[in-house]
Amino acid sequence: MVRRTKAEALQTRARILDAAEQVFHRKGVLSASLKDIASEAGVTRGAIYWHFKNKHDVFMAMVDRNRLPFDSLAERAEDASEPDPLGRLREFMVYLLQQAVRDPAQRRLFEIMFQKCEFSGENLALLDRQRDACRDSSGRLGRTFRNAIARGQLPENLDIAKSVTWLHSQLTGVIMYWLLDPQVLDLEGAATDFVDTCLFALQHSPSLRNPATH
Amino acid sequence: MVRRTKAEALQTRARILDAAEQVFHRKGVLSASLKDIASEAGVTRGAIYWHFKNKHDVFMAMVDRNRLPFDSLAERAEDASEPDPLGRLREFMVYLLQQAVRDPAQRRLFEIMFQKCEFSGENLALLDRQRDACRDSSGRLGRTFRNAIARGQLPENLDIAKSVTWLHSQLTGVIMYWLLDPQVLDLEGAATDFVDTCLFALQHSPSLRNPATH
DNA sequence: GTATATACATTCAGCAATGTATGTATAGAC
DNA sequence: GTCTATACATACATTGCTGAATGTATATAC
Repeated sequence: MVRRTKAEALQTRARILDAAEQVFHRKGVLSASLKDIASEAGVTRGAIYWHFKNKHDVFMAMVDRNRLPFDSLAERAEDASEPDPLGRLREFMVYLLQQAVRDPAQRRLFEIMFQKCEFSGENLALLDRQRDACRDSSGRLGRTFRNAIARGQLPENLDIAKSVTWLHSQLTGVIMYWLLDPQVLDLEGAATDFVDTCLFALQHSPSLRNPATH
Repeated sequence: MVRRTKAEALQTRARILDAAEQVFHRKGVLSASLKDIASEAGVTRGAIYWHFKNKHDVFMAMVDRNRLPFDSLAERAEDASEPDPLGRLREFMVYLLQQAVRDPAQRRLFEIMFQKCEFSGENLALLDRQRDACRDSSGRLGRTFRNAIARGQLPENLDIAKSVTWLHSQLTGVIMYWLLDPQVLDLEGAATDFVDTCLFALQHSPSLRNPATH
């Protein structure tokens, strides 16, 4: 048809990514065809091939676009000068859980990654990236714990590595469980109680402490 | 070739399912072709189409075959005459986690369901079944909790529904986290500590209690 | 004002997988 | 001992998708 201006082209690109999000969510990443995405976006496959290399490229771009905006909150928690690191961590976790419920796009993203995506072939690289992201946030969690210990909010002999994995797996587990059966769990309402239970365990569970050393 | 005896035919069917498990795990359920499965099993696609309707049918049969043998342990925990329901629950959870590490077939199954499977199209039925299974085991967990309360092992005013979802999501979360990054978590070693931390939280966390009623 | 790169749409060749149809040799029923 | 259903293998037609090639009109650089 008509050649678009640069700004319009960027809009087209965004529309393609929007459409991809919808179609991936509806049909699954592998089952979705570029034709599906194109018609959902109101363009032809030609437009997609202009902006992206192939479907995997579209998928990656879609994932990158929705980089979680949670970093700011998480970073405040690991700031050594923060007087209440555990409070910031609590805020962050509650926010993460409630965001999964309130923001449909966020929920769609979670559902795509957890339920509508095969990590095989080219997508194996995505698993690696998830693993890296997971290790990053585990590192942040560890630093936050250290700050909390320094502030007396967590016990001195907390086994940090163990606690980090425990808490982290709890978070992903809750989201996944809720995605599987949203009816049965009012996540938005239960978020604070769940988070507080986790923090309580961190503070008081003997099984997360280091064995006595001397 | 030669027509096989009934017993041999059953063996062929089993070999196909074994092969499917391997190929699904390696390439993903949707990316795997019947040709892949056939050559892995040492048969032709004809044999698969004889025993199964299509790939989805193969997948379902594979899932059904590996119905978890965890029920016996779990059932003992919800038996009202069991004097130590929390102990049985602990045994069960530790066993589940360690089995994921020790039994390669079990781990493969988990990886297929969590990472190598798109729940879309025909597979949506599988999601429903998972949800049902999840509710079943949640029911069992709830009964176990009630027994534990009756035995004085858990507090009277425990919010059972909340506790069930919390514990359940913790379990799936740990497995999923470990599957994503097995290097970083010695699940076999940490299993008891993780489970004990969960049980500790159930016993002592105020956030899992019912609000005061009067 | 012209040239060229841009932003797509359209067309086409090719493949890979699917499902079915057919072939075939034997196990088991009688 | 014959017959038929069984347990596959082989061959074939169809389909849907991909990627590239080509077409085309217009922004934009100059």
